[in-house]
Amino acid sequence: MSDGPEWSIPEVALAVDLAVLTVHDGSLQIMLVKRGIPPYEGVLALPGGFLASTSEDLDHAAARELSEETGLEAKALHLEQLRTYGAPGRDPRQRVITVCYVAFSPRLPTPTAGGDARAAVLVPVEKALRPRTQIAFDHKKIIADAVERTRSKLEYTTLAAAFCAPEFTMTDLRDVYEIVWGEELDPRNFHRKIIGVEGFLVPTGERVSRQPGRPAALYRRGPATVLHPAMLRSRS
Amino acid sequence: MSDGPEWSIPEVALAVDLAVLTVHDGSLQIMLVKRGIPPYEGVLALPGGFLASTSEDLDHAAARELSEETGLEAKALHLEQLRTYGAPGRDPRQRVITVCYVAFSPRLPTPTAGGDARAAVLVPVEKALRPRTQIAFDHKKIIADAVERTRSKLEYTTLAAAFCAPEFTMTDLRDVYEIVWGEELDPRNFHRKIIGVEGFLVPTGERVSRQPGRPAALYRRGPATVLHPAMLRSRS
DNA sequence: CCAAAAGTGTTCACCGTACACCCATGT
DNA sequence: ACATGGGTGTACGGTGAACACTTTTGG
Repeated sequence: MSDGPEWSIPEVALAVDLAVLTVHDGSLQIMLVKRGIPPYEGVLALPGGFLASTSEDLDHAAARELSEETGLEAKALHLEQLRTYGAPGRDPRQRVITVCYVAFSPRLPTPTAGGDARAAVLVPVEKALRPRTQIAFDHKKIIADAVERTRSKLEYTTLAAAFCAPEFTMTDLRDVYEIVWGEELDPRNFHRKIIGVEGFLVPTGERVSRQPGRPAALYRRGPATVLHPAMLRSRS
Repeated sequence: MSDGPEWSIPEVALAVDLAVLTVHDGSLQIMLVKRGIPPYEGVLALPGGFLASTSEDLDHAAARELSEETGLEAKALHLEQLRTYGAPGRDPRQRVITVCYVAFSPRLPTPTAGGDARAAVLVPVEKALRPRTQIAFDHKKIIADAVERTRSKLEYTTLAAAFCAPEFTMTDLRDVYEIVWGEELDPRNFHRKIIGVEGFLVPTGERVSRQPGRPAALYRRGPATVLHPAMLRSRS
């Protein structure tokens, strides 16, 4: 930390952006808002905003923006820092440094327009990342980073359960893996592997029949956060 | 990104701090500087400093501080973003947000005091992290994060070679693993495993005799950056 | 009865571990 | 000669992949 004289320290605007991900309709989706003012008016962007005051904590700012712009409660979600983006010129108005967070959510309730009345929409990440899709600022790169972080965390943590409702079946959980990874998994080996991870799942003792076929057992999230051994994607 | 009126945006001071790690004298060491002015005058802290201007890129600021405070050339080193620390009150003078970077270096040349004449020293991380050791600001937490990142990256990347001289033996490389992980590895299985990772090592064809015993082959870093399959620490 | 999904058992190939053993040097 | 570290061969146990097979429902 520098000891330079304080009068020479340039001050910059600090923002917090959110990549809120959910699994919905067979695809990994991200919550975006349509910008109401220039620059990038009418273009999709990550929800986020500037620090509310000089004394607001970063994590608190992220939780506040999450609740303001999506109506979701931060304490119910995983919310973790992703990375900080600060290339000069990434915001045409002024120098803006953005600390980005990722959040993982089960069924997002139909997003309500936030306090500033902008529309929040869910967009499949595959669509958001297409070259033809226009995304404001450098947010497409941020989305790509968030998606890669998510794919990677499925391998060695119990994150997948965060995408499921409070009670879920083994197939619900497998669907999360298959959708996020875009890869099919053997249901039988998957079952055995997950059951073998102590503390990942807690059986409720109940069963559900949602299709023809034998009813599936219901589980709740267990206390485990890491996967031992890891659940690896196929090398491709 | 918020569309709030710009006159309401609080500005904060933005700093860049560096966790420069190296393996030396049988331990993982970190470069620290003794602060010359309050707060924490005379206390060890991470090298770093404020953004030089409102238009300076974050990565550039990190590279500049690295060269200014340690004399190391950034282009020769891995330099990657670790995390951003922004708790209010972490700097008693004013609100400071710090974007932290980690760098990995082979033999650090005896660190020369930087432009502002503060002394740079190498400290074993084990010593820096001891409860009794005083470290400025929240830098002890940052050091702990940097060390954990390093330990973890050894598992699935070829990072270990970054701690070695341009030409090194298999034992040099194994020493890095053993020192960073604090764990003994079987030399024979280690050898086979590393050799099996395509692109990790390039044999120079030369041999060195540094102790009694059969001379060891010399290698250079290869183009590979990821380890397939991973080199896992023993579960403990 | 049949299709379909849940879940179990079994086989096989591969990989990490442990370790016996040989190689090549300094002293 | 002998200690020491470099490097190869090999046997064993565990884990993942593939898949046959049983169980239990809806239609």
